Formats: sequence, structure tokens, C-alpha cells
Amino acid sequence: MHPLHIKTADGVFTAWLTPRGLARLEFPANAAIRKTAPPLPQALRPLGRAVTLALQRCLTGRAPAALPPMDLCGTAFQKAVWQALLSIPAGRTATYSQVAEKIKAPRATRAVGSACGANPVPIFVPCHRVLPKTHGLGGFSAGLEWKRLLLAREGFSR
DNA sequence: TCCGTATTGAACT
DNA sequence: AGTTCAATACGGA
Repeated sequence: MHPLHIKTADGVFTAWLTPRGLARLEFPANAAIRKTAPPLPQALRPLGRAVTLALQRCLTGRAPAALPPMDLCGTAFQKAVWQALLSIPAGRTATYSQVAEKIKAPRATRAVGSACGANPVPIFVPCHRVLPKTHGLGGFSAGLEWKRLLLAREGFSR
């Protein structure tokens, strides 16, 4: 996997690329002890460019025309959840139980939460658009502040 | 096996 | 209207 640092107004993200697509996206590190990334191999440069552009658009609340290819690895259940998340448009939200229904596992609402937490590519796979049915914001692997910020950028407020 | 979880809804104050 | 609590599917150890 090849790291790619992406500068944005919100900090430096790190994307991990494979020939199959974007495998992981990391939020800006707290202490930012960050090695300089080796140059990307030629073959991955178009992917790197696509990821960079899409990330910049997502961070300003505008859905990119197309998401870059992604190389998601996880269990069948997790992939089903992540797939379902991709169908939630920017500015809309779903509840954990709605996602569970969508993947035909209506009683797996808690498991959906776990799968969201295991999502390797936040933002593009929009786990921030999944909220508890009644109270609060649920959780977010990179911290609830990010979840709030992303939702706010998409024009959603609670 | 057993344990923890980014939930839920019903049954309680 | 707020709080407790058991049921629950899943993944990791």
C-alpha cells in the first residue's frame, strides 16, 4: 500500500492506495508526526489525483461527480453495510436501524454500528450520515467533532 | 466460548 | 420527559 498525504483546509489527510483503489483514509493526526511519503508509483498517480479532488469536494460539502475506486476489505456483512451507506446522498441521513433494514438484517442494528466503526474509508463511505434513531449523534471513529463538522458542511443540522 | 459494541424500544420512575 | 434494562447480531480473542 502506498501512502499519499493530502493537504486540505482541515489538515493533512493520509490516503493509502493499492492498484485496486483507495483502501484507507486517515484523518489528520493529532501530533502530526508524519514521515514524508515516498513518491507515488506512476501507475497510482491518476488514482491519487482522483482521491485528492474527491476529498476536497467532500470536505466542502459538495458531492464529487464520481467517487474514486475503492479497495475495501472486510467481512461480507461489513461490505454490505458500507455498500448501503454509499446510497445515502449528501445532506441526507439514515438511522442505524434503517441501514439494518436495507441490508435485510432488520435486527442487526447494533452490528451496523460496529461495521460503521470498522469503515476504513470514512467520508467517502459516509458513516457520518448514520445517526441513532432517537437520541444523540451516535459515534464516530475519528471523534464526534468530525461527524458534526461533516454533517454541517452538508447542510444538515440537528 | 465469551466479551464488548457508533442501538433499540418497552417498562419504568 | 428522563432513565434503566434486556435483547440482540456481529466480530475478535
